[in-house]
Amino acid sequence: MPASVPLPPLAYPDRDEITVEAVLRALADPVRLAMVRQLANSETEISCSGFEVPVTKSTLTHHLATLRQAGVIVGRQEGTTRYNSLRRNDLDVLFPGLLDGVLAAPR
Amino acid sequence: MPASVPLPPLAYPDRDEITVEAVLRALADPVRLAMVRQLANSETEISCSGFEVPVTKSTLTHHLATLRQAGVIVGRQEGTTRYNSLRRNDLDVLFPGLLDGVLAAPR
DNA sequence: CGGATAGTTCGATGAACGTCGTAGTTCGAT
DNA sequence: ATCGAACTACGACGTTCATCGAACTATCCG
Repeated sequence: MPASVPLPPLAYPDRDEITVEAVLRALADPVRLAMVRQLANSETEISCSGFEVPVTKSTLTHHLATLRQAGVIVGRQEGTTRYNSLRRNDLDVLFPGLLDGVLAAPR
Repeated sequence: MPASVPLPPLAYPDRDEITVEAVLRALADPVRLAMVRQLANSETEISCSGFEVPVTKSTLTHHLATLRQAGVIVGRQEGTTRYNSLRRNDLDVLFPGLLDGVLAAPR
């Protein structure tokens, strides 16, 4: 039996691996867009169960993975909880104005 | 036989009907993103057959319809040709920075 | 240890999407 | 009136995607 790993490390793309297309795809879903908005409007990080979205836990995990792989969010592990936050700086450097433009959307 | 209409009027959303989600969905496709980039980098408008994308004509029409319905482009009819251009001003007003951020993307 | 909590993984399913070919329409030119 | 060019509309096909429930792992607390 292999030595158990303290939870899968969870790979994040480097800044220069982030593509605008993946980011756009990630943002182009109502649930994920709501999650990004909640992250942007929150003073603190948000845990998986802290998002207010009308989907089950497994679906939520899927959306988090999509955002993570696209380079939109990062997660900080703490015990069984993973605290998520926006990669604001990386996104602003790569696509200046994109995130702010999306968040400024009236609808 | 019904009186022939000078080509279907082709409905475009008003500015206040444009949603950020539809715009993001429209931009989140490699072919459509290439089309938007070509429009942004072109001095002139681009006709349907003027786009350099690796798809057939019918697929191209489909992508143009998607961009049109999302409010990303407008078309000016002239004879059998429709000249397309970006709705830069509308998008900038609604989502300031979004389009520029996308176009600034290194990849 | 046992139980509770936080997330993940694994099919399965149904909807949406990109793609194409063909056929059809409008318009300009011959 | 006929032809070709520019584009649209329709139907089909395969893929991707969002969603769920159930089973599983990891961590923390009595």
